Amino acid sequence: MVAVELDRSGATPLWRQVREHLLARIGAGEFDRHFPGELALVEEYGVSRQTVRQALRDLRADGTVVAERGRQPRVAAPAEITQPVGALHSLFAAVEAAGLAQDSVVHRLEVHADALVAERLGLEASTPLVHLERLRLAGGDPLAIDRVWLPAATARPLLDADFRHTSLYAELHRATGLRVEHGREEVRAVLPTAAERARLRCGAGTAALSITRLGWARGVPVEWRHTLVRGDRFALTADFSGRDGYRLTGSPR
Amino acid sequence: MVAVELDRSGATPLWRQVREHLLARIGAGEFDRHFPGELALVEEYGVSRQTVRQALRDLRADGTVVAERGRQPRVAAPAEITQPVGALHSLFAAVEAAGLAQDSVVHRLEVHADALVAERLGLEASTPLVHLERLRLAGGDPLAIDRVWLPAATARPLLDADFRHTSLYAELHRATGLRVEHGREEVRAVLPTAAERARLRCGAGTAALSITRLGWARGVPVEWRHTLVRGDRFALTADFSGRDGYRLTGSPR
DNA sequence: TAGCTTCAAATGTACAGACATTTGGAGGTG
DNA sequence: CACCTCCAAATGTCTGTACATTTGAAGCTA
Repeated sequence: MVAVELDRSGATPLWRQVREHLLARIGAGEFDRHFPGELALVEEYGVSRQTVRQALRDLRADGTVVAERGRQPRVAAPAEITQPVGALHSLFAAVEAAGLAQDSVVHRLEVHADALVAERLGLEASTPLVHLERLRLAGGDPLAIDRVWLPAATARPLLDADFRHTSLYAELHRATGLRVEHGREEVRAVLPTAAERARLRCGAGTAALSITRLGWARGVPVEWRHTLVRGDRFALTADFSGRDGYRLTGSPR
Repeated sequence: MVAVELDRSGATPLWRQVREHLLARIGAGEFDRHFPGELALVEEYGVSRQTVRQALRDLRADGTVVAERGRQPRVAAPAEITQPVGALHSLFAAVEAAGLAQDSVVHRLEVHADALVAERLGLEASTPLVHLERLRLAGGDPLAIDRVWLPAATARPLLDADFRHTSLYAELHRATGLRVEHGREEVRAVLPTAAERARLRCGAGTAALSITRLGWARGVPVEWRHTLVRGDRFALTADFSGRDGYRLTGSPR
């Protein structure tokens, strides 16, 4: 039980005060084991059930708390952070859905400076960067050449990671706590160089999708990525509609 | 006043019955001039105000009706139909934003049958189709080869349209009242054929984006479109984030 | 006519009470 | 132990009432 003081004369409605108070208590972890029912809250806050329900309405709607008839109410599992889905994720999900096993051959995993990439990341030209270069395979066949640069200041722990089977973003989060929250992608059609064709084992008549991506986390750029995907066997698909906008196939929800 | 019969013993709650009934009446245009207040609905339906408010909650949340303290309630302006933004729209918007004038050379505008396309549209192989083929120019330079097929049964009025400067979808809506509401796109990287290279006036070392699109309106496929965009000068860009998902640059909002 | 007051309409907020329905566990029974 | 019954807890639904606040228009006044 918590001593609660509601301002019954002020301008903010009671239900809003209750909601904010509950949010604070949820944030403090007070309800991790048990969330009180409506009637308990009625007693605790000294307001009517209607007021409590109004306070809970938003919390229930956005999934902060879960309430069902008969069941014990509970605080929702800490909102799963949905990884933003980009063109690459969509591609790899499609490969996965096709039942093809995916793995990678790590060609480079080192620290060096690259003035061009540093500039794109908004960093000094001499800033050390972690550079990861992989050949991605789908069902044993080359799918893409994947090059990523990240600021070494934060990404240095990645040097010890095994990137043959795990995703960059999983490793990044594990090793540094960072998650790419948003960013920008550019998709263009290019002709692979002879060297790239050789590594992708595709013929001269094959085009490729070039996907470049600048990813941000906590307000700063944290990755610059350039992926070259064979155009003869893989494509991007997307559904569009007025209601849902543009959704790459393989996106959740 | 409408004679309303609510089922007070059935399984569907009163507020849901009221909501559905109101939705139907809104759809019938009954409230175009005046939407009744909560108390009027209480009287009319013979339920409590709380029930009416619950019924109105969703309608207000999604903007179907607008209610503010003191003001007369009203049915919202018929939701502006937002044209779904696809890769092509995004591309052309980017060209526009770059200050380049856009126009087209119409290479074909005719009715014929095409078994392959008809199948993709879910039609009989012999179904007549309106076929429009344009070379799209940006600032006088070739940008894309744009081919569209639409069922002639609905799209025949388009044969009289001038497609040199106007968009397909504007003409489609003007001439037939149809709007593409949703659909699916596929983006892949290809190597243009020699003939296509000649028309796009690009060299042998140039790849292209192949964008195919199946568009639906009123529950049936209404367009199959195949656009080949020069890869050397144009790219797709998109912003992604956990909150907003994947949004092609040039998208509204 | 400009400005003010007054008032009806409409929604927002809040309380109290009642019954229905669903769930899960406690406790008894074979 | 398996199964059943019963019941407490929790939310869903519904009614009735009351007062506060905001808006816009009608009506009055200088």
